[in-house]
Amino acid sequence: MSVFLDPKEQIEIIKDNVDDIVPEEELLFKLEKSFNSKKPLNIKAGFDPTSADLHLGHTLLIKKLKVFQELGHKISFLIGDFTARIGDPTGRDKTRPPLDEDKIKENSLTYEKQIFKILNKKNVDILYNSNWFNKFDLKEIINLSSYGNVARILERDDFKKRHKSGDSITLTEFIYPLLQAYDSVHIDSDIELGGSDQRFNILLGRQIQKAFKKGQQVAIFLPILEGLDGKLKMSKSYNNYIGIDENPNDIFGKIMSISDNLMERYIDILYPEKRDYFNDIDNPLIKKKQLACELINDYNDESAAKKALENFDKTFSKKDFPDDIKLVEIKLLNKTIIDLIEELTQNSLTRSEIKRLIKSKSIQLNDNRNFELDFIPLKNETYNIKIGKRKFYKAIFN
RNA sequence: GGGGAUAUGGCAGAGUGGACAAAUGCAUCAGACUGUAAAUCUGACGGCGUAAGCCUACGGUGGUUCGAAUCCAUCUAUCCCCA
Repeated sequence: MSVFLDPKEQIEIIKDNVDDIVPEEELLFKLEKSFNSKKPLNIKAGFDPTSADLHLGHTLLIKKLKVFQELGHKISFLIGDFTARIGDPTGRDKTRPPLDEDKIKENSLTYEKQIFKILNKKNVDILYNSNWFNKFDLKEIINLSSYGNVARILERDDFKKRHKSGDSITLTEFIYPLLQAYDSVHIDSDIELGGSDQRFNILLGRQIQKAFKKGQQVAIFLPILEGLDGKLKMSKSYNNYIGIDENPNDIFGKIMSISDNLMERYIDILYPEKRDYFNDIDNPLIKKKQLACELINDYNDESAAKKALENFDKTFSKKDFPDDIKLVEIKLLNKTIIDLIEELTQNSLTRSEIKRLIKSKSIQLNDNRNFELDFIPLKNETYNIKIGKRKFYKAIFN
């Protein structure tokens, strides 16, 4: 595919929703050069396959890659399967536990599969850095290390804190940024994309490229997406994420549960191209539903969003009982209502919790929530049972 | 190698012999309300028991005491200072 858009126009598109471009004039220069020579730029983005699922935070980066792809450039999607064994120390207050190789392999494959839910397959190279680092010998390592500067690394806030408090910092963690930087040398990237927290690592890439007498990449920093709590960075370890492979009903629910403020932030950052469309929606409820649908649409087939919306309206707005609940049979014997519910929920609640829920009228048996602890359900009667607002069961006692 | 400090519920953080299943905040769950699983307000928030109550729990172990999260001993872990 040839590059056809004017570099100045390209840069406008690229700049949207970007925290920083370093150095910006070099970006224009590169775009012009590529425009004149009809040679696409090589865009690098690296991922550590440390967990299996991509979440919305990752999609920011992938969506930006897509922008480049649509502008006709080449994407080098780098999976850091070698470097994952060390773990990126960025923002960490501890050495990461090393991952085992099977897990890394497995995660890498899931990544490959998931990114093409967003990216087109054309013009994308998937690269594994074990391909070159496995062959590295000591001489090369020492040579590469000579470009690393401990004093500079220690200036970084994350390392500074750990150093000051006497925590351990392993040598491999020092080397990590160098390896990431060397990736850029190896693949000869023109641009590297990453979150703002990647500043040090990506800029080091520029230096190392220079040291190896290569062209220097331009660093493009993207904002960090907040998680569902609206405060911390979206991350699996904070359990505040929406995975792109998640069940549409869950995605829908999670979006509905975010605050209205966060919704605006998500729209702004995840759907810059649809800002006008969203701005025209006055009612925040409708807006939020629309956002949920968009998200589900991105990663599922057409009907999924509609189904999730219907499910939400039915269960939460109209408070109807969902109709796809499986009927369970439970023997009455001499059990108390607590026993029965314990069995029904398969011990996911403690008996004390069940008791509390009953006392606070949070368990509903066929519209009846005013029953006492000595209540016994009727024999051979089918009950729709709702526990709290999200748990639904259908049971027949006999 | 020497000296000092700390260890409490999912997290943060009070409590220094009985009133402590342990303040408070966050998170969580539920109820009301609504525009939603937003916001706001209210309540719950170790386990077992319908309940009285019982059991387990303040880093581990062992003691002192009628009684210990709280005192003593010892072990472990973490942090700070000096070398």
